[in-house]
Amino acid sequence: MKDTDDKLTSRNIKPTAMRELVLDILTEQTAAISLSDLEQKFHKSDKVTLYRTLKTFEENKLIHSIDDGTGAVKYALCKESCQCHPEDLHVHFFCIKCQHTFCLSDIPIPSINLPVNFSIENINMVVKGVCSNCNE
Amino acid sequence: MKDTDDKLTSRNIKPTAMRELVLDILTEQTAAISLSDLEQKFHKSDKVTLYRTLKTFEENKLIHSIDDGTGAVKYALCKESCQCHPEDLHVHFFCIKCQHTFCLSDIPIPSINLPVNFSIENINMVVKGVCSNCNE
DNA sequence: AAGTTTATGCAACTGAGTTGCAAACTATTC
DNA sequence: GAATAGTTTGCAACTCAGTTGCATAAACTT
Ligand SMILES: [Mn+2]
Ligand SMILES: [Mn+2]
Ligand SMILES: [Zn+2]
Ligand SMILES: [Zn+2]
Repeated sequence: MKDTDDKLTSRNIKPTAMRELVLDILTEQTAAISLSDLEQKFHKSDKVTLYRTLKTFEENKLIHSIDDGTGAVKYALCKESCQCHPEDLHVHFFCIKCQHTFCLSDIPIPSINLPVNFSIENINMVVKGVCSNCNE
Repeated sequence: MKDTDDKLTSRNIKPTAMRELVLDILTEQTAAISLSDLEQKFHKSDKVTLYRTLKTFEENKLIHSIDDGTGAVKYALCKESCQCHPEDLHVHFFCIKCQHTFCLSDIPIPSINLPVNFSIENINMVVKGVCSNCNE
């Protein structure tokens, strides 16, 4: 668990057994997962502990949260270099067939021209459609 | 209430007293409103009736819903010409100061190049920041 | 080891959204 | 215009994601 521990400590998160487990699960995922998805990966687990673990991870920018419009917030690992700044923002994709939510980490959110006197802090962009796996 | 009635009937919604009231309230708004916002505009009201009224309006494309990430879906009137097709989609703006959600009806959602074999059905784009009213 | 801080587990709650069902209302048929 | 059928409304009760309070357990500090 040395690598997992390093990832945690490098984000100033104390490496507990629980947190190692959660980070390992998050690392395995190819799609973003919700709190209840995560809960079901454990045989016995406490939702609140997982909830607070995700909160801690997010506050320390180990993961970012995605509101994909399904009603449950999804979480995915940040890249090593990510500081969750505007320049780290990317488009997310929700597949209406497999119901999976993906980070399109290579697709930055296009800039838009707001009306005068509007200032930007953050942008959420979620594309809904069918993913490459589900397109035949 | 002739004008209100016409708007309802032109979208194939039977004009009841309740629906006229709700449409009038929606018409007055400069920002999108949530179900509970709407509920509070009545002295005595039933949340479920308002809920179903909004559902009916949305199904018939009189209004569209906006998931602005605040946890409560907002609703705003569609333009007369709107058919809620991809070409009618526009950017939405959430002001972190006044907490209001606005339709930027004139700003279409920029197109993006998805990875191969991904197909688009729909896009949700919400910009968070400070609106012109709140920027002094 | 004793004391302090931090993490975990359980219970209980909030708030948005939703369903079932009966009463009220509206439209249609005779 | 009354009888009937279909639609809308109001109330109660529920689901589900997220959240808080508090007591116990574990981890650091001296
Ligand atoms: Mn992402
Ligand atoms: Mn809009
Ligand atoms: Zn898919
Ligand atoms: Zn504002």
